[in-house]
Amino acid sequence: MPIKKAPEDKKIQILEALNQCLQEKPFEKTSIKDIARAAGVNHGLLHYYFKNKDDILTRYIEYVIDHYKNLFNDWLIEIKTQNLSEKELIAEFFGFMNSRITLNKKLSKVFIEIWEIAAYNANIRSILQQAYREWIDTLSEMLNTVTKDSAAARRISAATVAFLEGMALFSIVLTPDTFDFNEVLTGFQKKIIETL
Amino acid sequence: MPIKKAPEDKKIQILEALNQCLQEKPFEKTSIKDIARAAGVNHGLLHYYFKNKDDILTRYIEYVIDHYKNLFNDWLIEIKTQNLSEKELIAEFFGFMNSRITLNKKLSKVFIEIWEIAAYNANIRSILQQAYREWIDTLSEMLNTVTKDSAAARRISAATVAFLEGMALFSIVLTPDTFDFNEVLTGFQKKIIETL
Amino acid sequence: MPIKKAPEDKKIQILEALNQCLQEKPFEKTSIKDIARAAGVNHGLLHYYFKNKDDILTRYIEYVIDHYKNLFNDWLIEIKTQNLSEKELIAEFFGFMNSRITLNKKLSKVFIEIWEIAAYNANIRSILQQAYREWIDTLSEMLNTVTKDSAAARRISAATVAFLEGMALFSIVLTPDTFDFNEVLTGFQKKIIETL
Amino acid sequence: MPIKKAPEDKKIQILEALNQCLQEKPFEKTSIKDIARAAGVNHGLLHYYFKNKDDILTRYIEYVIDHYKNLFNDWLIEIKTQNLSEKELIAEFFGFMNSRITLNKKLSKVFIEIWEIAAYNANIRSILQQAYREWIDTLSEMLNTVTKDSAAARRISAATVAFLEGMALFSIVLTPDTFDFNEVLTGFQKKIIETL
DNA sequence: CATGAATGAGTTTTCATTCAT
DNA sequence: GATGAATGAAAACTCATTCAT
Repeated sequence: MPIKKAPEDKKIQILEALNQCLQEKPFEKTSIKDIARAAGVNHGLLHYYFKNKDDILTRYIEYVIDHYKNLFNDWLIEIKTQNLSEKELIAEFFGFMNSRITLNKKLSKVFIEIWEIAAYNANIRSILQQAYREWIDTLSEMLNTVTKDSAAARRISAATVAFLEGMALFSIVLTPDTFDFNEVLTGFQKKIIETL
Repeated sequence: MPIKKAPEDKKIQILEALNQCLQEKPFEKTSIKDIARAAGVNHGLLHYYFKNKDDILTRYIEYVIDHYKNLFNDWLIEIKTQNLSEKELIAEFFGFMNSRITLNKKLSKVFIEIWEIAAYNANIRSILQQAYREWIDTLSEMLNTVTKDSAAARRISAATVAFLEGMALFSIVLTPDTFDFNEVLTGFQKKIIETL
Repeated sequence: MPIKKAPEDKKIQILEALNQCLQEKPFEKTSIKDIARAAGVNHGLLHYYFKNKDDILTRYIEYVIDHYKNLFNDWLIEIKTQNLSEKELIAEFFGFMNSRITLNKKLSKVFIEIWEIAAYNANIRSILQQAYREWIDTLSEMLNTVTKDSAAARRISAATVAFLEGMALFSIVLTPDTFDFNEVLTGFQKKIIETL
Repeated sequence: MPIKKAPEDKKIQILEALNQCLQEKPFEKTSIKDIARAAGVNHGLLHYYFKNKDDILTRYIEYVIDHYKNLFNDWLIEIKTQNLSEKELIAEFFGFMNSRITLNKKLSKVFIEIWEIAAYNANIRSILQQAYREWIDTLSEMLNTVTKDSAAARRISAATVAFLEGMALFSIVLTPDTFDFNEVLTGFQKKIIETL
């Protein structure tokens, strides 16, 4: 009995293949055939499952952002069972961000690519905007649990996310000898927590 | 009917044309003919002045980085005539960075493009690395004039530059209503100066 | 509106188109589009079936040499059914060579082209070397059936093949009024047979 | 006092540069700038001295053929002072041909190139025809001094020249281990002399 | 004579996309 | 749903040629 994959699975298989390809080449230099090869499917199929190459890109970016949103939510559910203080929760949040997001080099590489695409493509940009807004909002809410100045909380959140994205960039673009990524990350975050 | 022009100027004219093009399209989607059109020269000429498309890119990135390095040096000479205190100098430095670099949207757009290219191209990456090292070093030296902890100074410098790059990214990718870029920038920087 | 055709035939169709083109222009002046036009196919298809222009050339030369090797082998099988004496066989061989190879003007023209390419291209040269070695060996074996001096047989074979190639050249480069190609060919070959 | 070269010298300098280039690349792949570089002159000058690239080629072929005709004539004047018998003269002639023409690899390479060009270019072909006719005629006259059958002499001459050209081809296209070029040449020529 | 910037035609190659099978 | 042949647009690059200086 040949097992027929659900069409959704095939799509994900293709998006994962693109994810893999993006470690090697930018999207623009990645051909449909490259993706098909990485996915182990015929290139013609990509046009069956997706409208065109740009559609693959859009679905991919949605998929990546969704994936990490889920990752975060799963972590959040888990962490909330631990009955931590607000400050401890924030510290844990930073730890999660550092290890799973900011210093996840494969992810950071992909995000640099997404930034660039967003810079020139309003459609992609609005997807990315939404993700950043949510991220900043989430952090903002956390900080609001330990400070009364909600405007400051929002400012600090925005700054923190900007800082993390800058560090993600540096983890790809700079060599590790330039400075110690971990120290800079934790140093910054300790300061934030102290400030509150 | 060829018309002769100054020789070295032409190269800059072409690099400026690329700069202009990069406001519209990523480098990969910008054709040699696009650049030639923007420069008002024949496309064949680009191959006369540059080895190939990649050579144009490399020269362009060197040119951009050099340009802003000079801008900074000119500013530094100017500011030093004003006999400011060390802390005032640092504050002025932040002000310069904010207005001329981080919130210079044309520049930030170009830099997002350069990041992406650097992520996949070791040659470009090493050029960019050198620029970031110098930038972090410069800031480090400034901070060292007001603190004894040079390791902390270096960490803060790295964090600050990462933060600024993150803010540059946000200035392009986010809409102004997300948060007030200026407030976040100055809030962060005020904190740094207080900390010292 | 693509129309499917048999797959391996297409390659031969393209190689035959090149063969046709080489009657008009040297390979270097023959464009991919020229070949495609002669083959009645889209030019993009040539890059589907062949790696690049040079690959077409290599496959073509292999194809031509193979084609004439088969032609010879078919003739050899046929002639062996006729129970000729050794000397008669050699005479028949010369006759075959003259009419089917040396004085085959389309073939000679192509071979002058192949010589030139081989002179500058080691890869093609080694293909051609192999063919000449086989040709000289074949003739050598034939002569060995009627003489004991195998070194002499080999020398005569080499000289004969050189002579035939020189005559092929002349059949293209000289006008028929310069001398009678057939007379010179048969005069030379009669002498060879007498000598044995 | 800067010494001005006669324009004829400059032309020869350029033709010699082409000669040099043809050891590396076929004419079609040799650019005007390649030739200019080899000649140590500005590429624009080549258009001053020659109508166009094809004109350079024509002049070059005339120049090469002329050069070797002169070489032969000089040798002939020299050899005639030695009061040799007719057969000795023919033997000396073969010796001269072998060492100076047929086994002159640089020359042979150039001639393979000229053959190819001639195969597709009627203008070049007629120059080459003329040279071959003269060569065959010269040899014919020599053979006529030792035989009465002038038709046979002409046939043998044509065959000999064809053979020599075939050997020139082999000296470039085959590796020396295929057979001993010198032995095959002298073996063939001894036979000719015996036959007479 | 000499230089080298400028032009534009032409070439190979890549690749998203389509569609008959 | 798959497959892979076929199409055609667009890209980078080369280069003979021209000509102002």
